[in-house]
Amino acid sequence: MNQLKEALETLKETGVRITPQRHAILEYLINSMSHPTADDIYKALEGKFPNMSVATVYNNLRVFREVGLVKELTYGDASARFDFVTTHHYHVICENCGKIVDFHYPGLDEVEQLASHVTGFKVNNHRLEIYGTCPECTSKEVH
Amino acid sequence: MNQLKEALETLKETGVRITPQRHAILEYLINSMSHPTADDIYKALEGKFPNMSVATVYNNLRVFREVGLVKELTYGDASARFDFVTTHHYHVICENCGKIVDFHYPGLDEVEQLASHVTGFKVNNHRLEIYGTCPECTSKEVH
DNA sequence: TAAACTAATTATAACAATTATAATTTAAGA
DNA sequence: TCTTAAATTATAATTGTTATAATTAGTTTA
Ligand SMILES: [Mn+2]
Ligand SMILES: [Mn+2]
Ligand SMILES: [Zn+2]
Ligand SMILES: [Zn+2]
Repeated sequence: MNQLKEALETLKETGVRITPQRHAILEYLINSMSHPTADDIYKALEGKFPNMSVATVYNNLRVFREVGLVKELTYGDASARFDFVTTHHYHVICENCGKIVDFHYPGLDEVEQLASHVTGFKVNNHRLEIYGTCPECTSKEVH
Repeated sequence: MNQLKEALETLKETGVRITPQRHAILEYLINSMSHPTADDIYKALEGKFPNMSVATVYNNLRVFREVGLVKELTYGDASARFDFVTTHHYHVICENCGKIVDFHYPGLDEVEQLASHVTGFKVNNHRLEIYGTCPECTSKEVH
């Protein structure tokens, strides 16, 4: 079963109406295989939906997040990026061009446990990102 | 030598003028022992500097960041928080009340190395945060 | 199938954090 | 003290995101 069908099934199960806009946003998220901003999505779909409001994109991304279909990646005052949820993974981010690359690594249970033990927090999850320079940007650097 | 004197020395060495506003912002950052927002600082100092502009706070926090005196912690569209740099450490954040607690852990070199190996990135650093509920909020929860 | 109900969309305004601008003031060296 | 570049101030602009209210459109019910 493909990802789009599964996602639509999830929406149906949780009582979220399937609208053409939602269908298109999901389709874009899955096919783009990237981490687009709300505006990326808005611009990519304006041909198909000339009247779509940017609020619709934001509203639906929130809905998708609430039902667990997407993850929102936030960075300071830069715009948030959205990741269609497949499996648990981390991100490596190029500080030069902003590229975001998926990166698998076994969960850092040990860190969570130590943090919980030291601070007394009830730990739910963590956020880990690696920053550096991507191969493309490295090769473009002046020597 | 205390932290404030050291910080002022750093500014002098890098040719950054020491103004009363900069002195006060640094003093507040060091004494508060917390992770204030620009607005926290602005409000805390408005008694001493009734005419200080919020732009001054932002400008100087940027200067301090550039010379390595503070780290900026960014979170989506919430306001950035500023951490006077002492030693390398991570943060445990309460999802209920927003409290940020310092947390020491040996650097995750292994993760950085694997990420670099798998993605081809030249890795510079990483960001790790633990999310959960603080002891205070846990005890206040309804049973 | 048609009517009714309610959620979703749209257009627009509002918001909040941050940055830009330009005039004024001031720290620090000569 | 004088000079000058840097810093501060007041204000406006910018940007990503959310709120509001009217309209439209899925879905359910009869
Ligand atoms: Mn991803
Ligand atoms: Mn800290
Ligand atoms: Zn790059
Ligand atoms: Zn708490």
